[in-house]
Amino acid sequence: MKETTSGSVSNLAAVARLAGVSASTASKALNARSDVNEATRTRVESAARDLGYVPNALARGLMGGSTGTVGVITTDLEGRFALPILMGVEDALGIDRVLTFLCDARGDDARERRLVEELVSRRVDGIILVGKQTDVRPSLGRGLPVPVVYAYSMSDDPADLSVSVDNVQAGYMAAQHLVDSGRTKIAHISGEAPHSAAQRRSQGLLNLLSDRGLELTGQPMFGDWTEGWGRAAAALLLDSGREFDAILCASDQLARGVLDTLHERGITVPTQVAVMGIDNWVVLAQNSRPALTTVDMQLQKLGRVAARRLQDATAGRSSAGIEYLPSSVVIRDSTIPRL
Amino acid sequence: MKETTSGSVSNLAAVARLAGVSASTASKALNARSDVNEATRTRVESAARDLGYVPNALARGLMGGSTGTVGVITTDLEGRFALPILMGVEDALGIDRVLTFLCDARGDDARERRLVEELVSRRVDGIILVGKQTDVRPSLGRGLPVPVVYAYSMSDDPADLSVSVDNVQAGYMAAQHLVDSGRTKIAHISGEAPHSAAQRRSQGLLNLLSDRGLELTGQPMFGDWTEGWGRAAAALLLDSGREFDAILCASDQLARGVLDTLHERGITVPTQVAVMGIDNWVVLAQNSRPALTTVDMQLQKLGRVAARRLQDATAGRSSAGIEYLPSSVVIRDSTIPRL
DNA sequence: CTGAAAGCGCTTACAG
DNA sequence: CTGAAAGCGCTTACAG
Repeated sequence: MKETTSGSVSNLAAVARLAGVSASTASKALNARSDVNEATRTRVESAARDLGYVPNALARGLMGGSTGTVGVITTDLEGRFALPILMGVEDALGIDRVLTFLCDARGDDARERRLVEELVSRRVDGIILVGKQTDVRPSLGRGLPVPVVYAYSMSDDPADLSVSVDNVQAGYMAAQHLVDSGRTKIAHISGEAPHSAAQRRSQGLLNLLSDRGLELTGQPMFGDWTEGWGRAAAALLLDSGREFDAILCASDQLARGVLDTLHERGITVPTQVAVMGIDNWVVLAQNSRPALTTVDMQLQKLGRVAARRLQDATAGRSSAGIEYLPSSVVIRDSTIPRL
Repeated sequence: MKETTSGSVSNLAAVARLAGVSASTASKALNARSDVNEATRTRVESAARDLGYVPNALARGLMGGSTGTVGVITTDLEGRFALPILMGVEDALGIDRVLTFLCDARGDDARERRLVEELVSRRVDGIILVGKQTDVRPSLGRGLPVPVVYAYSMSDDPADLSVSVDNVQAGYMAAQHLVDSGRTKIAHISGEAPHSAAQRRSQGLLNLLSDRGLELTGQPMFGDWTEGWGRAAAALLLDSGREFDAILCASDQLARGVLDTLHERGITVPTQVAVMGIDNWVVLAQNSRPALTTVDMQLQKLGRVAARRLQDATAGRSSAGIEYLPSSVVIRDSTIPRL
């Protein structure tokens, strides 16, 4: 009896009829609003149950107020950044109250604009824009009828609110871990130089070294974000004859490649050389040999914070500017010898 | 002038007023319905533009008919299966007409039920349930007021429609590729034995071998779905002293581990031993040394088909049972020597 | 070709 | 404590 028999769902009027009350009373009873006789409430509730009544959220949303939906637009569903962020968003919103429209703009600006319009037409309570890189992106503009929060990528309009990760701090903390565990001759292999993630992670490393009165071994080696470049760069580094006792890689993929080359050349990690990544891409970091010490960028937390900022904005407490979230070091076996 | 000045969005009434027509006429003009004077239409359209009018999809949805939304419930956002499927769904639905609610049940049945109810309350046109394994799962039941399609996992109720991948065929085709390229002594390393993916992929391999009058080298080696087991299993295999000229791995992760061990033992791939994976997890398969030949499970296509079946059901052309999609071999360098 | 009216399913003052 | 009425923003017969 708890299930609708078939194709369609009953409405409040039917519930009210079965309970022998008016629609208004049924509504109040079901929503625990104002004073309703206890017996009446019970009668309405059981009528609702018997009919398998599920309130129509469209009608509710039409009245104004919240619709209990938010839109997440991503440029990069394929990438591995969007997903943890999305999970964080769901965490914060509480899945049983707010549902998330996930839309992939696929890097197409026109499509992005259409998606925004589609979301507005469905009267979402807000939009979270998840970029694929930690770079600045064009603002969606100020005229939008719903609050927008930029996550990962940052808006170029300081009047917008962006939440992103702190790549400088990530590089800094990584280097700190290496230096604190006794390394002094650190080499650095990175990804594509134009990416702000590459630049800022390097910057963090250099900052720490300078704070400790140390110097980078050689120059930062920029290439692309692949295992292949990690392998090649490590080989170049070894062939340069420079001495080093640690390599900080700007990503876990790079670190995997580096580990391969070191292994092949018979260099022991971490005893002879410590290797560290950034990203904490678990499937890569955990399964490498040795398991990779890395920096977790806290993307799920980023998603949670972005969602909370959206709720703040909806509640009228809106802020602006860029909020950077701290990352944290995850120590595995590639930097510190096991006892 | 094209943007709303601020917080809210104007409605049809405002557009009609500005254009000097009635709401009904404005509606018809905007929706290209029935006969509307060309001049009137133009006037309404430009009024809409000037006001930054975006139709309220909630009001539209209230009228009955489609709401232009579907729900995708996944058990496994973290895993790498849900994402390509989701992209396929978006492909098929055409993002500018239909928006997708993405919900992660996080493996919790109660949460899944609540999500279904939330989706029904928003009057989605249909629900796609994406499981995390290619195993049978409990049906959501028959009483639902919207069509449901099961993707990847299959419903235990034959009255439901499920779309999944053909693991037997995947194993068969993988083995076929190996045998056709001259291998005759094939060993097999797999994941968790209870998973139907492990069982069925093995079955496909055995079917092909039997068709060709060949026998498996040793027994299938089941373990877990990790690089670590791939490395260990390869070592066990080598230490067994059995002769083999190919290893079919039931996943790309396993294959990565196998490649590591072979490399370490100085065995050349593919010259001495061919290694093949299944999944075509590109970031792993493409960056291994040598690049990994594997089987693409066509998950994005699976998403497209699931979405189309949902549309069929909405249109009254519903089907039932399990539909298996074929996979296809992706040849890279780990099975065939480069010229 | 255009518009007044009714209605989709709900909620919210407002009377009683 | 309960109900009749109005209204959210649209669309769709139905008159004109």
